[in-house]
Amino acid sequence: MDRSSSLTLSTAKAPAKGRSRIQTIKRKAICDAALEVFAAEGYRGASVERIAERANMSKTNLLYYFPTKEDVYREVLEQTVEGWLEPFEAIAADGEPVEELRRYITVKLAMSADNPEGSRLFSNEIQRGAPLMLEFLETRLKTLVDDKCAIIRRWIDEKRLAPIDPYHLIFTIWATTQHYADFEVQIGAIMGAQAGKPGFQDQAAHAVLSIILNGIRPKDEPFGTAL
Amino acid sequence: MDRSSSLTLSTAKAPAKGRSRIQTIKRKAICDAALEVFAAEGYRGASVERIAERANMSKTNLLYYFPTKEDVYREVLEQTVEGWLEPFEAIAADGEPVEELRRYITVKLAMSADNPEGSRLFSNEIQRGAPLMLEFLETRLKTLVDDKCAIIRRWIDEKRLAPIDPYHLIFTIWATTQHYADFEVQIGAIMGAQAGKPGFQDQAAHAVLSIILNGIRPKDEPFGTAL
DNA sequence: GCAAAACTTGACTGTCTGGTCAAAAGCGAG
DNA sequence: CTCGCTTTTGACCAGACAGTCAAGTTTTGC
Repeated sequence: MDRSSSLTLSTAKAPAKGRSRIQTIKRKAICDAALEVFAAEGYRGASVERIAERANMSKTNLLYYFPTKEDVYREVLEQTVEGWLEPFEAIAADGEPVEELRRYITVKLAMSADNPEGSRLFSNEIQRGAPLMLEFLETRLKTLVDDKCAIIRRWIDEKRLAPIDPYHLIFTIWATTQHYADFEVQIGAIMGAQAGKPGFQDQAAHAVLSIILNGIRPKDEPFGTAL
Repeated sequence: MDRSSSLTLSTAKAPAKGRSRIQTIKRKAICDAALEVFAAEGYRGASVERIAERANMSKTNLLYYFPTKEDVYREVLEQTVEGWLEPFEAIAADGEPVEELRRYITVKLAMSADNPEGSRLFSNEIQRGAPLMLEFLETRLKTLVDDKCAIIRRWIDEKRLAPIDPYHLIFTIWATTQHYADFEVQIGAIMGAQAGKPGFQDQAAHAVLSIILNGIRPKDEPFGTAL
């Protein structure tokens, strides 16, 4: 297996240089279609033909805009991940700890609800072993997480948060927020029609916030662990 | 796409009837290999050839034991899910609420750590839209979850647990326990060598238990939500 | 020891799919 | 109108892959 070049995902925004009007429109259409198909079928399961079909063009035409299937995949994955970093970066050391985390969790849950396909796309990439994202995870994301963990640790030292390992706290947040997108089908099967109703998202957010925020609120009595 | 017959997964144990000694050995070898390959590559990405290779037999030979790729997949998926139900079923109404949930979370985390491939296999199936499992999810699993939620709700009414929607509590537990298996690569990339060390699993378990259990412990002061 | 049953194999088929190619169709500037 | 560029298309190719088949080999029951 060739170590195909990884995602760009540099901090600087690519200027989307020299695109004709039609290029912009078509590439957008392709990315929209590709997100749906990749999220639903996975990288291997998705065929260029199906993506082209959903974007209302011929396969050959699609391959005129993106030379290979992987190029389409990389583009849409990049766009998705880029959007997720902002709210995480926004966690501010000088804010009220619980409030900062509440905001982050809320935004992340909303993003999962608004764009479950993006969530599934990402999930799929990681589960395949992150062939295109490993470098990004190990460098830029790791640095970012390390920074935020330092902030959280400081909050803990100042007794403004219960003593929870910051890494695992972040993983717990990511786990729950992703779950509502990735396991939509399971949740739907179990909760029936209720899962589709408008209030459902708020209900989920309330429960998740309730559990996690109460779980990390500073306490006088320390948590008696069974370990 | 033909609505292929769904999983068996009835309550009664299949007796594994009339298998010759060699059948038993070979089928086991195939399932072991298939679990690895399906978990790593997904259903579509896995090829019968690769599974056969890893099971040290020819593709044709494998197809002698399981007529189709889907048959292998169904078998190994079934085995995996079956094992997960036990600890969930074991949540007992007459136990101490926090203790019951602590036990369930601990066991589930250990299962994710011991058999991450199974976790990824399941995850993959759900994300594909649960083509083989939807019926199971909507019937047997739904009933089981409804039962446990009734128990949890009773605990809440008795003030032995904070007022959290039981469904979302269960989803939160499932989310976190799965995450450590499904996103192993991401966790490894962020935490580096630390993620592989022996103590890591306990550390993760401690943090998750700490967050969730403190999050659901009964409180006098109600949780002030921002919603 | 031997016939029948169980098991194993390589050669093969039809289908799907990512990607190429060369030719055609639109289209904008002078 | 027309020349040169971008866009679009259908025909085609090579490789992968699930599954078949018929012919072999091994094991088992007697």
